[in-house]
Amino acid sequence: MIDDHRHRILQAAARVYTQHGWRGATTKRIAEEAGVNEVTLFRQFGSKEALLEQMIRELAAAKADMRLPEAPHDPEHELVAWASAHHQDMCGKRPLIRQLMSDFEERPELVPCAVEGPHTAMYQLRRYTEQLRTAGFLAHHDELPAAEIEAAISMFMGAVFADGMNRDVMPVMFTQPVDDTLRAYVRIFLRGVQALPELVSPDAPTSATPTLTSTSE
Amino acid sequence: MIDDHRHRILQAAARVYTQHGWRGATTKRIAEEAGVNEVTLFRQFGSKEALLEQMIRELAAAKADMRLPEAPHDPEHELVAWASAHHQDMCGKRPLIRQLMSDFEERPELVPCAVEGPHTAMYQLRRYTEQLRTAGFLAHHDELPAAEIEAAISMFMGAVFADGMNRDVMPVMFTQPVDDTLRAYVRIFLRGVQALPELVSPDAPTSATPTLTSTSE
DNA sequence: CATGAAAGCAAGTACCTACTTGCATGCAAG
DNA sequence: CTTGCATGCAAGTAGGTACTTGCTTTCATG
Repeated sequence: MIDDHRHRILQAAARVYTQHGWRGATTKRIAEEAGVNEVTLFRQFGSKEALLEQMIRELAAAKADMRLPEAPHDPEHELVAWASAHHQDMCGKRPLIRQLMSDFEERPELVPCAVEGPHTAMYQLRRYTEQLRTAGFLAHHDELPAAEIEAAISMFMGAVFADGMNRDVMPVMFTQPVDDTLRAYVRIFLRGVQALPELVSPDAPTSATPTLTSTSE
Repeated sequence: MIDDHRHRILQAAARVYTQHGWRGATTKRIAEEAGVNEVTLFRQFGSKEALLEQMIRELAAAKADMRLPEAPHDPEHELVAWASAHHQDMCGKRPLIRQLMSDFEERPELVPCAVEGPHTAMYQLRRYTEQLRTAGFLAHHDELPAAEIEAAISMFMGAVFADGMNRDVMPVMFTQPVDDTLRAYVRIFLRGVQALPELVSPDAPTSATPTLTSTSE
């Protein structure tokens, strides 16, 4: 019963914070949203600050498990699936992320929590790209410097981030459907890291991309 | 004198709003920051809401004049300069943008003001890219569909946006200096729109890119 | 010098905010 | 049954918030 209450309060806090921000998330509103007495909130968490901090920490810890395969087989397809999952996850958390980012100025201690998710995503993409290289999916006539690959990674992730964050408020900027756009991002990324041309379907939206099975040099 | 006061109040409001957000920007704080009496603020603007709205509207209207040339000559160089200017501008407004984005939920009427700048930037890049195509800077053996070009544009702008917004809180994501990163973004963008290979220096950070002068077909 | 607009100042209003206190209620374990 | 813990409820505290009012001061203009 007690854990049930704590859980309900934390969920309510997340909803209210998402909509009204830190200052707007008043203890009264959270208590109403949770359907408990305002005093219960203080008895359980001590203070508004402690409650909100725990709520944010828990949300950051509960990251979705979107993984890129250990060994690449169909890079375009795998990257599109991965990017779609991240994009969708981010759209769900969009208002929360916006509130969090605005709190960076006044509450820098929230930064580590907030960047945890993106960090692990980036490590995954780094690792996957490295696998692409070692498995011979990339052209090696004049090998790209690591910095170029880093830039391609941050460009790709930045584009997915920006799309997820701004698509709702900038319809004239994002005219194509999400899926097509992400596919294009992936193709540009693959060309950016000099993936073999046969891996990147030039403009076929739903074409069956030729799968490379064994190119290990 | 009166306009001077209004100006000082608006500037103070911008600073306080940037640091503390809408709810945190109290009339008392703004008045102190501006060095005027709190009552003056109400006599001049009527209400806190009116003051903050005008301040945001004026900030949105005062957009920097970063223009891409009408006729492209050295695309890589021109795009790097353009992206650098935008990136720098955005870094200066970073906390303000974060606050604005967090207010979208409660004050959707701010959205048009906020997206005005990015929109004009995008139109510029669209136009410039179209010029690239008509001036023969892009390969036309198998011409890219418009949607692909659109995606390249939003990917490039999204990457610059994400870099400017997140670089300060994610140092492990953005390991390379801004200039090098932007140059890489530009190169990947140019390859994404199938720019002629000789236009895109593959990995020379400060190389003298061969300038194309007359390729008008 | 006189007039009027704009500013400062002190005080007050009505409401919100986080948080506390004291007490009654329900409920599960000994 | 009773002990103890979690909760609800009503009230209160101390301070913040937007905004108003009445009055005085400043100061450029006629």
